[in-house]
Amino acid sequence: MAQQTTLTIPNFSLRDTLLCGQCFRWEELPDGSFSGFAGSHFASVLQSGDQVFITSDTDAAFWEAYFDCDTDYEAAKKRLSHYRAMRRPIERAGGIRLLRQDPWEALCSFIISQNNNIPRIKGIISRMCEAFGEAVPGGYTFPAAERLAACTLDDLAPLRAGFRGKYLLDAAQRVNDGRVVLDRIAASSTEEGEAELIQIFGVGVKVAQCVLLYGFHKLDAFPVDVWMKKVLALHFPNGFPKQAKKDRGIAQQFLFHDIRSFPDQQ
DNA sequence: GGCCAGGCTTTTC
DNA sequence: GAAAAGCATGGC
Repeated sequence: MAQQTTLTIPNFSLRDTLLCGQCFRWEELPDGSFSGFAGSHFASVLQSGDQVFITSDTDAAFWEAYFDCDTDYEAAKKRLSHYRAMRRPIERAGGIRLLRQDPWEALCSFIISQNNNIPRIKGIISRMCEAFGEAVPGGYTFPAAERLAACTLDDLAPLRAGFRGKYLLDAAQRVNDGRVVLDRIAASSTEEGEAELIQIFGVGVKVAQCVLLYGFHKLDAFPVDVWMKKVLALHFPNGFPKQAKKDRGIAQQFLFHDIRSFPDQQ
């Protein structure tokens, strides 16, 4: 049954939030609205000013959490603006919020992301949902670890995930048999979470940090990919300041989106 | 058509 | 140990 939810989110950019490379299951429609999945919930979402209008099968509490309405982004931006190199990214990408995504989906998504481009990442995830998820109105849910753990490498061939297929299987098997416990990582420090995640075949520090930031909402996680290496070399040659540790996940997302949006204005 | 992609593992120096 | 090669696939 369709439910209507309206959220008021100040200084928010739905478009930047959904297209900045933290999630891969939303599509922009010609009218500027978005349709896609948050976890197993299909939704249509439209922003108008500070208002966000959502049509879905779930309630406001879910969406307030998903769009991270309890985190004070203005305070974080104010702290980060202490650093000169953060000011323009805050101006240009400061409407992004760190979505509270499903940890298992984030793990798979960022395994798939390695040495890959965003359009193709979306394609692989889409095929994965269609092949192994559940059909629901609007599309397919993200497949459970249990479902993927029952697959062979040949079963994953239609996804065309390349060398990442074997990594997905190892992740699914470890989560399914309890060698990796996602609920435990949720209650752990970022450092402990990284140590647990990188045991998975094909998960290194960068993917682990993405999972911790996007799947576990650990705001001190700091994924460094090829783009962030450029940012750091250019603006933070001594590394990202330690004093800003608790905000560096948000900072990373602003910096990442800004260099990708304005590579010639860095 | 060639370069490169939100890297990681394996091999080689 | 550090650096380089190999990996699957396809977007641009």
